[in-house]
Amino acid sequence: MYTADRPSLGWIAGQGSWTAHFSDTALEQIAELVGPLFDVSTRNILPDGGAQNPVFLIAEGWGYSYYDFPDGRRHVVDVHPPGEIIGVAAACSRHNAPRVSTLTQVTAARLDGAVLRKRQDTSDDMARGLSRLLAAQQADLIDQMGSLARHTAYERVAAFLLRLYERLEKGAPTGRGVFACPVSQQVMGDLLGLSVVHVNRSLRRLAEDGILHKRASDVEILDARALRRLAVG
Amino acid sequence: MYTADRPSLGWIAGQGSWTAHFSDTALEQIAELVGPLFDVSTRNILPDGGAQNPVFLIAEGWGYSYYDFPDGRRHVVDVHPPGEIIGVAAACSRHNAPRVSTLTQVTAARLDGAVLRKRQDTSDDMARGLSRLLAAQQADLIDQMGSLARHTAYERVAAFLLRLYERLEKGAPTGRGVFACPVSQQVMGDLLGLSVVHVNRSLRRLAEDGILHKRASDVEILDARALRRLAVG
DNA sequence: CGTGGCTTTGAGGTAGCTCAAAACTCGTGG
DNA sequence: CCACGAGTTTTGAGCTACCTCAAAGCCACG
Repeated sequence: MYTADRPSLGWIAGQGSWTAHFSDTALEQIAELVGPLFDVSTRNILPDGGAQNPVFLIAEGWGYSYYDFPDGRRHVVDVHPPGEIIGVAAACSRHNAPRVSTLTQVTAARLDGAVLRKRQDTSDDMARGLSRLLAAQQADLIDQMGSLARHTAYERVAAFLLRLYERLEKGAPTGRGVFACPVSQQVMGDLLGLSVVHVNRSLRRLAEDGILHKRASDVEILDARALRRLAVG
Repeated sequence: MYTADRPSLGWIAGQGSWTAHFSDTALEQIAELVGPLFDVSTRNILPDGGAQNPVFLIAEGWGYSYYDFPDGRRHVVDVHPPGEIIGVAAACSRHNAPRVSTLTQVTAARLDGAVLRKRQDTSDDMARGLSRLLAAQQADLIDQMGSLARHTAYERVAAFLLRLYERLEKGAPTGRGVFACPVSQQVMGDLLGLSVVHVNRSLRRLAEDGILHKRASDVEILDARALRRLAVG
């Protein structure tokens, strides 16, 4: 399960668009702190390696982060395309870290959140990078919250897929209106506060209405204009 | 409407618990950047003073921040007790700033988010403080999202009031189980993704069940244990 | 003492839920 | 190469939590 390699600076810098928030110096530090790459198969939890606040870098594959409620309900905070960094805010604030599970086979690396938090105090470059990353993440979260609070199921599904599309396009623009999305309807439900059944029906309706078509692991946008109109509310 | 005074460093340091995230040096900078105190009456929007991304300090009174949807729906992001700082993430990420409106008469001060963002780049102390503040805020937001996604109306109302209580206690512990809450049911609805009518019925039921009692501008907790059980899910 | 916002209550509608079961997909082992 | 099993998607049927509309009472403030 463990691969021998440790990710290099160059590798890290080439990851998701989050790296743009950090200076080279800060990325070098992250490269130093991060552990070896390891593989996790589909539908498995990323191991925390004993850290209170693990931070994960996803090199390949898709994951999602979530919290379990004591009674079995589950809140999926976000899905994570390849290249993302996960758990930074929890690490820096000493809050409960979310669990991270996989949607596909994943190759990831881990670093200890406690160490990252220490760097936040000791390295100016790190502090600056973190503040930029966290500010950007917060803005996205608030978008998502607005969708949860005020959108219908149909709109939530549309808005989620549009946000995902735009996130992926930011990293690697294709302009093609088709994007990877190996996200099960169960996970979408737990992210959007809906039952699986209703996610299914909403997707069906989006397809019938000629707005988008979700297949097993990708999505085709059929009418970008209408989609955008839906997602804005 | 404008009072002449400019808030002093001492004043700022005595504000909400957010100041704990910042060093004295950073607080001094904030003190320098912040404009004069001004008053806004109940049910009014805080003026942005022409800034793209205004950041507000609330000295006295309560406010709430929100986004309007084009069709009239409204998403209230959070309510703000006296002493809070509002709009930091939007300023640092150049995203759309929320509007801020008042629940009571408010005395506030404003600073230009663009200037704050510049300081984030030029001052190490500021960057560090911001990264800590933003990390803590993000953790709270994720809690709130979980409530939106997975709680019933009854639980959402309970969880919101409990969170508010704990926030207020953190700043000024009383241990009394009674706390200020001049939040209208309309605003609670727009925060929790519920209709006013249903907020009203949920509050009624919480009172009937002997859990808590909301009055015009405060809340009395009747059964803290039961409340906590409800809020956790 | 009238007016606007807030709260409260009733009545009826509907979006989204639960339960249940069938069809499909895909990785695994024989 | 097939059969099996676990997870996922899809569909149907019935239920309920929450919504909308409407109206009345209440309170604060000018």
